[in-house]
Amino acid sequence: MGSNVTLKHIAEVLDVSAMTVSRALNDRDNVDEKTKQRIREKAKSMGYTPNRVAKSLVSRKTHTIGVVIPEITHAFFPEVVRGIEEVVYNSGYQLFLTNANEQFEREKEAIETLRAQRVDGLLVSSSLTREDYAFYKKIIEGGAKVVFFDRCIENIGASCVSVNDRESSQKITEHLILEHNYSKIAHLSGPQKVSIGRERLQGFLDAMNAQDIPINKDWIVQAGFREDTGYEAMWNLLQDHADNLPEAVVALNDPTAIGAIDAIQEFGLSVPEDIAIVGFTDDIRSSLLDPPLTTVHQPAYEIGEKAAEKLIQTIEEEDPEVEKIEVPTRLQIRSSCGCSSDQIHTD
Amino acid sequence: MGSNVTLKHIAEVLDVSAMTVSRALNDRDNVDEKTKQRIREKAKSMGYTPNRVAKSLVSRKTHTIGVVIPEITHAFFPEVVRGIEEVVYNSGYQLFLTNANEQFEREKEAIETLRAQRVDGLLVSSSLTREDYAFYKKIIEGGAKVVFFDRCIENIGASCVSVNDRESSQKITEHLILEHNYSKIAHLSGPQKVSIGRERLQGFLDAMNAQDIPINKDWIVQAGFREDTGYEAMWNLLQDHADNLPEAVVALNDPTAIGAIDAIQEFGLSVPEDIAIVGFTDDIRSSLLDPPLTTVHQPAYEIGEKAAEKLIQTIEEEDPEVEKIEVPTRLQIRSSCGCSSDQIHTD
DNA sequence: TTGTTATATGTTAACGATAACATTTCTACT
DNA sequence: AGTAGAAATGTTATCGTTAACATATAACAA
Repeated sequence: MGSNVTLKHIAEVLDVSAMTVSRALNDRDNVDEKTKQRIREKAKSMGYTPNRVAKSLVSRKTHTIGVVIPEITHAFFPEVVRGIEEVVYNSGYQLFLTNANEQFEREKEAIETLRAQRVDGLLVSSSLTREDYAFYKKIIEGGAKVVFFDRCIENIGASCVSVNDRESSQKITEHLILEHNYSKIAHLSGPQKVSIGRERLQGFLDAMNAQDIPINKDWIVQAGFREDTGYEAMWNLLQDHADNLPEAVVALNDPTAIGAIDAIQEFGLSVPEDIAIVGFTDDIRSSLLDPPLTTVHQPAYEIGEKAAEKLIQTIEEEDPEVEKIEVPTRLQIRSSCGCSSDQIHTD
Repeated sequence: MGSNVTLKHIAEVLDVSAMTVSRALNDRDNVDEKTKQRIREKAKSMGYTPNRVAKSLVSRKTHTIGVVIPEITHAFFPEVVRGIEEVVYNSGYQLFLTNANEQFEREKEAIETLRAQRVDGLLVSSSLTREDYAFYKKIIEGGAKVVFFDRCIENIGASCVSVNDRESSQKITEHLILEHNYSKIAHLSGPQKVSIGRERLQGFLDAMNAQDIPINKDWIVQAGFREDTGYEAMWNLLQDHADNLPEAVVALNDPTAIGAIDAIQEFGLSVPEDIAIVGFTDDIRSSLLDPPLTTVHQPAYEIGEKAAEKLIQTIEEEDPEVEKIEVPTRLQIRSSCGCSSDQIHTD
């Protein structure tokens, strides 16, 4: 792959030194204009493609960025990747994409490979589900340029781009409490070792506490990140507490909410009449559900852009600031929370 | 990025030659077991990561594959990428992902960069919309390993993985004709320079001809690939031919169909009562639409797997066969075609 | 003409790893 | 002890490009 023509070949044919060819093709000064012309033409006709591998070995830059995401099917991530792509492309970098499939082992391996590949920087949304920050700590201390997005690992010297999960989660919970007067509210939560799992649970609790609503621990259940795990968690909740069901459910993300809606309907109850439900993400499907899902709209594309910009800055600047960047969300009110379509508003 | 420890550093510390270190870390024979141990330990404690850039320069292999897709938001492609990822990961390769955004210029640039990067092979679904095969012809003749998927460019020496677009399109059109007795059928087609655009139109025509149904050229309109272009094309059709509307529409893919449904409903007509519609893809949203969309289910994940397998074979084998691989589709009957939910069956 | 700058080009070494060949150090056996 | 042969280690050159330094040619002034 790549052409097999090298500087040397061109040099031999034209009877000049490889260095002159290099200079000519990089349009440096100190090369006779006629020589340049000759070299450029010959390079083109011979189908020369510069070998970036060799160039990288010398320059110690690969103009390459590694992206690690935990899921590629959850529509949120492709949209983030689109944002990243756009920025990165315009800055002359290439993307290595790796999908860790929610497995931290795989994430670690991917990162090792990416580093061996000498990527200039890493954009990661971690699948980490236990408190094993040592891995990241080590590579960041070793000088790796890392920016986390969505699922952040904080206080280890890397910047992070995400939404304000805690506040957003509080807001949507308060919508349930203040607009609909629900007080029996459940939470389908994420793994507590993942930042969004923690933060969104905290936001839920903040809302409950702020409104002085007692918290029923039986109604706070671990539900993973996907449709199937959401379905299962909701189904168990319905089974185990059939005598005392919540009026509303706050799901940690839309796929989970989608699974939960299935479970509720299959259980013979209806949404939102028997149980209202809200999500978090604003998945591409959410407006199409029956009922349409009330959720927190997360600007995925923008998260990608911001993360990529921050990473490139981190790579290129002398002494980059470590930042926690928050991009604003908005409530996307639809009808799964109990709002009728004419009272729908956004906040 | 990457550690800055090299073989040489380790060698100096241990007072052996770099070669011995190389041999030890690659677990070659002819290195004393004790020395190996010493070297491995030191390498670990110094945080050594082999520099693949240097390795690649010597071996002329990067263990890297470039993927070029035309859209990343159309859910079909992330799913294909997941299939690719799985295969590629298990074979020890890494993925470079590039999104060409339906722009051929961008696709070309991406491929140039990827080749300069010396990827071992290329997986591409082309955004090509004019007859400019010269570009691919040249690089394939130059020895590049390329496998096309979904949107193929044929007869230029590269393998290709896709569904049987023509036959599938014919089948779903015949469903409209034979099961529902529609004869006034429109087609929202794709660019004719893209293989799927041509093939799916052909399949539509095959069905019409096979059933002896006259074709109304006004009802065959170019509709791009996306929701917005589908909406626009359908809207224009409705406006321009309000006096003589089709009873059914065959859209070249689901996003187009989704846009078209919006247009029809906004126009004040209902689906499928006034106009029935079918798509092609089986997008993640299609079962959630109102009405749920009848479509051709395309096994995206499998297409990805097959394409990746074929590429790796093409890279690694001596004298790889150029193949056209077709993966089977199935009709996914839902109700947008006029089937009532109890008569839904698959074929 | 001679010397002095520019300008154009060439040479060498380096990036980090490894293949190919060369050398040293063991082991084992007469 | 002496030596063949295996085992362990070292040296050199290479992959393709470029930085840093060196040299050759041209252009110009005195």
